[in-house]
Parts: sequence; structure tokens; C-alpha cells
Amino acid sequence: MSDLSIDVVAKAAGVHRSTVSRAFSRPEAVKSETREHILRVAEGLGYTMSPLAQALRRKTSTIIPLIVPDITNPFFAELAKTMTQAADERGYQLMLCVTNGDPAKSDGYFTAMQAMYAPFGIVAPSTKVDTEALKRFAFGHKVVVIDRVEGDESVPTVTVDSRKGIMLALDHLHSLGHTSIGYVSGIAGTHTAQDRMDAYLELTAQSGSLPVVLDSGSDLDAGTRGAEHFLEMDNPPTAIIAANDMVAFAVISALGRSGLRVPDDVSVIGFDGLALGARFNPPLTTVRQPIADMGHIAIELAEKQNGDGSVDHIVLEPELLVRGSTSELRK
Amino acid sequence: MSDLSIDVVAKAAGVHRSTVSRAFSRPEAVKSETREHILRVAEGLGYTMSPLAQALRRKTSTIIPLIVPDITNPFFAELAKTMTQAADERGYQLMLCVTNGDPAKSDGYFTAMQAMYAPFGIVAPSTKVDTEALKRFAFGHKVVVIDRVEGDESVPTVTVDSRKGIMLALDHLHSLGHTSIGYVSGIAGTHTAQDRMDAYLELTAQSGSLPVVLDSGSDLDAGTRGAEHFLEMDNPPTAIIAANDMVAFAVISALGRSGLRVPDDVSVIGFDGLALGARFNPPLTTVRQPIADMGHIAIELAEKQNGDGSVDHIVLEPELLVRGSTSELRK
DNA sequence: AGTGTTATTGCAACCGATCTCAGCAACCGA
DNA sequence: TCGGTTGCTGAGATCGGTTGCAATAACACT
Repeated sequence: MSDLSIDVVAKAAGVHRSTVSRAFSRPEAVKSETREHILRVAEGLGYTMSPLAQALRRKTSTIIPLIVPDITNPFFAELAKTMTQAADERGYQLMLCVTNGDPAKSDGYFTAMQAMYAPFGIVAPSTKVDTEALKRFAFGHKVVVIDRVEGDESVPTVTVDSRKGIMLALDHLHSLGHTSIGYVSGIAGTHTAQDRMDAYLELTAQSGSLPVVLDSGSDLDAGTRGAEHFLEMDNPPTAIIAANDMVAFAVISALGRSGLRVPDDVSVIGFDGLALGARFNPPLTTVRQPIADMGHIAIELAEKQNGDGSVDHIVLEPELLVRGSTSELRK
Repeated sequence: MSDLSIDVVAKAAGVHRSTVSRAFSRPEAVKSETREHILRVAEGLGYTMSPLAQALRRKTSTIIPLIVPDITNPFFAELAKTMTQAADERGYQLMLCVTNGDPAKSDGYFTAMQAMYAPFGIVAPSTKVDTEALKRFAFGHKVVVIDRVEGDESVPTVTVDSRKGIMLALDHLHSLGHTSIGYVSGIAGTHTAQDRMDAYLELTAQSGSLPVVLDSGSDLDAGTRGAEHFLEMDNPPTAIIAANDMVAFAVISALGRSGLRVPDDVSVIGFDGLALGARFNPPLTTVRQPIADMGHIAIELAEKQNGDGSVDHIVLEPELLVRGSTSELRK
């Protein structure tokens, strides 16, 4: 269990270490009997290759960084969860990098990962990704971004159709009789947040109603402020779309503290589909993003780009998840 | 930016590569002028050492695995957050390992980390930790567990005083006039969960009241079932202690769905002090664990054990966090 | 001046793989 | 029978550092 290197196995199997190496990493280059014999011997010894030595020589490791602004945010947590799984399945190990939104930190992570010969990285941004900055790094060309990227087609991305999602929310609310629908922006800075907001503005205008942006702040307190704003209005909307579930939670909480009940007094719908939402009070109606798919797809895109160099931009479909925070408009 | 190895720096500085190596990793062994010169040259070239090569030779890397059952659980997410920070500060990188409670998986992670020469690991368990199993691995003796460990003093641990926490909750509730206080167990299986439950049982008995365990299940639905049980009772308690915040959320949510309001109809107090609780509806009163401290301390303990071999068992003090889910008993 | 220490630095083996190149045997067709 | 392939394996350099040991320089002391 202590020091079994490739040489030990080689000796035990009576072959040269290069043959052992091939038996593992390029099976077709070794006579099948030899290979099986080697594998058997290795198995018996309980030998596995040193990923470190491999990485050093190959200049490619199996460590892949997942860069998120805040793992405490359940959206990123769910993402991290499915990504660790997806990574595992493919023999990678996820390295969690939490930036707290500090670009300097993510730079630091990039350098570190580059030094570790990470084959690629995944970035879930809190601010717009600066692709120019990315390219300063060796694997800048091998990064998948979980957000839309402006004016640079060379970075693979995976996102959810924001417009479709907002449309789903709006339609749902309309079908319940709501016509005056407010909006609280999410953690702004990302294209995704921007897109959702734009979609809201555009679709509301299209339906002939007046858009009511309760808050467009960029931090976690947007929800709280949005609710405050709502409470001060003379003629508040009867429903609120929150740009993401966390904001929706904050809105409902703040409303609740002022004695307003959801959905009886106001309907609130979120955007994310966090598992947590099912245990909120009330259970949150929301637009679900297929987070699990996003994780898997991000890794696939990265591998694909790594392989044939192709760059894809995947846009997934959101779906409506009706739970308990929206209800028929009561006059 | 491409291939700067230690030799490049050595040449540029006009010294042997071993001197460069020392300049970085054993400064006192190099004449200070030489060292500064080398460092300056390296700096100018933008050189940093390859952690891979270092790890390979030293048989010690800076990668440390954080093994958690579920990163989606905000408790573990908060833990992960503070730990990445603590790790960063000390020059380590956290590798996130999500087991989903599957022991086979955590075994897999251990082998992987062992192969990566991780200097130690941190385990935040969902089930009781099998220290015997741990010791099968090379760094089995270098693991810090964030839970109490039964009958094995050789593993450093960091925990929060469960009894004290439950006492805080009970006292708070008593001071509000509640005498009939129910309990919903948390994600059982850990010693921590067990300890909290035992403390509840013992302290309740001591105060002369009847313990009412609404649910002692081990999964995330304990809260929901606890609430159901509560609703079926002829003479339900007036307050509920939930073994952790997530369970408290579920309890409140389930109660809410049946038309019961917190804290007006029932008071509910959690245990964890998640940031999320502040945005719950209503904001959750809870017993706060110093999660940030736990993360830092876990790493300190690990380093300490790694250094002088000493094994500590740190028990931290919880504190009461009064928010909005508990209120005076109204007759 | 001669000898013993101590501080610095160079040398070269080593960590555990990968990979190019060369060697050798078997096989193929003319 | 012989040159030309093809298939498989061994040698040895290499990836980017670390480290024990030897060599040299510098300094202290009798």
C-alpha cells in the first residue's frame, strides 16, 4: 500500500515500465495477452496510476475548476452538485472556487488551475465575463460559461431561455387574472439577469400593461428593497415576478413582516426552481431551470471543445413549476 | 508565458536550479542577496512553481478534500464557503467531494485524494463516521471530522455544544411562556443529531415537562412529517424545536399549508443559524452555530495534527438568534 | 599560518509516469 | 531468399521540481 509505482508493477509482471504504461493508457498498443496479464498483476497489487505524475508528464490533469461567486447561493450549490456528479462520471474531480464576486480572486484561481494543468474550467458568473481577461490564461480558450457572453462567439455557453421563462411566468399570472405585474431584478451584472429584465420589459409592454420595476439592484437585498418599494406604492401591482428564487424568498419574507400574505394578498413567482422552494412558506411557484442538465452539458461542451475545438451555445428550455405562491386574483 | 520551468529561472538568474528551489521553499538556506535576486528575476518572468511537480517529489500536495454529503444543504454550503476561504488563506485548494451519503463514494474520494497526496482531509458527515474505515487510507490518521466521533480519540473533531444549544432554545421558549415544546429531529445518523435529541429529552424531563418527539426520521422530510404529526394531535405543543434550520423550514412550510401561522399559532425555533433563515417567512429564530469558525478551526486542527501530531477536540459555543418565528404564548 | 566550523551553492539522483525512437520478430509478396 | 511492412516491447530522455551529499568559500580561533 505504500510505494507501488509503475516500476514495481513492471517488475512483478516481467515487462518494462513503458509497457505497463501502455497497458493502461493506450491499450491498443499492447498485445492483448500481455495487457491482460499486466492488468491482472496490477489489480492484484492494488495499483493505480498516480494522477500527479500523469498530469506532470502529459501536461493535462483531471482537475477542473468550477468558479462560482457564492456557493451559499442555492443556485450555485445545485449547480455544483450536479457538476461534481457529471465530473465524477467522466473521471474528473471538481475543484470548488468561490470568488465572492472578486475578479482578482478568480484570476488567482485561474493561475492556480493553469499551474495544475486543468484541461478546462467552468465559470458561473456573478458579473459579466470578461473574455479578454480569460484569454490571458492558458486555458482561456477552454472555458465554458454558464451565462450568455457578449460579442464573443469563441466561448461555449449554456443558458436558459430567459425570454421564454419570463413569458411562462407572465402567462401563468395572466391566466390567474393578474394584469398589474411588478418585477424585482435579480443579482444583476450577468447577462442572464439583464435578459430576464429586458424580457419582462418587452413582454409587458407588448401586452399593453405598464412595467413596474420594483428594484433593479444587484445584491441579495434587492428582494427586501423591492418589497419596501411595493409597500410604499399607492397602487401596487397584484403580482410580482422575482428574477430568481432567492429574491422571491426575500420579497415574500419582507412582505410577510409587514403583514402581507402570499399568495392571498400578492402573488409572487420566482425563477430558478430551487429544491428549497418546495419547503418555503408558502411553497414557491417558479420558473424552473434545468440545473442538472446545465451541469452535465457544461462539461460536455468543455470536453467537446477540448476535443475537436468546436464551440457551442446551448440554450435550454425553462418550465413552469406551479406551487403555492401564486393564486387567482381576488377582487 | 509558455514553458517557464525552474531551469529557465535558474539560467536567467545565473544560478543552479537547486538554488532557485531553495530560494522559494527554504529561504533560510540561501544567502539573502541571492534569494532576493532570484525572486526578483522570477517575478520579472512571471514564474511560479508547479504545484504538481512539487507534490510529486515531496509526496505532499496542497489539495485538501472537503467531503460533504450534500452541498445543496445550506449548512454544508456555508461550511464549504468558509473552508475555501480558510484554505485559500493558507495556500491550500479545496476539492469539493459530494457523497450523497454513499459510503462507497467517500471511499472513492479518499483513494483519489490519497493518490493526489492530499496532506489531510475534512469530513462533514451525514452518518456516523467509521473511523476504522478511515484508517484504511494513508491519511486516515489525518482527517478532521465535523461531528463528534464515538470511542476513538485519535481523530480531531470540531463540534458545537449541542446540549447548550438545546438549552438556549428551551430557555428562550420558556421565557416566552411555552411549556409544551415539541421536537423534530434532524438529519439523523450523526452524533450531532443524536446529541441534540438526547439533550432535548433530558432537559425537557428535567424541567418536568413531557417530551414530544414529533418525528425522528433521518431524511429531509422529517420536517414535513413532523408537522403532519403535529396537526393530528389532540393537544399539540405550543412550540417546536427543529433539530436544524432546514427541518424548521419544512415544518413551517407544512404548517403553513394547513393554515397554521408561525409564530401566531405555533412558535418554531431552528438550529444552525443559516443566513437563509433571515429571509424566511417568517425570519427564523434559531440557535446559531459559528460555522465560519468551524471551518477555520477544522483546517487549523488538521494542520496541527499534521505538524506535531496532536489531536484536539474543539467544542464551540452556540448562541441564540432571535428573529421572527417565535413569540409570546398567547392563551 | 594552520585547522576547524559554518554558510552557500552545485551536482545528480529521484518522484512516477509518458513518449519518441529503435530493435526485433513475424509476416507478405515477388 | 530478400527487402518492406507491421506489431510489439525495451531504452532512455523528459516533465518540473526536491534533497542528500560534496565542494568551496568565508570566518573564527589558537
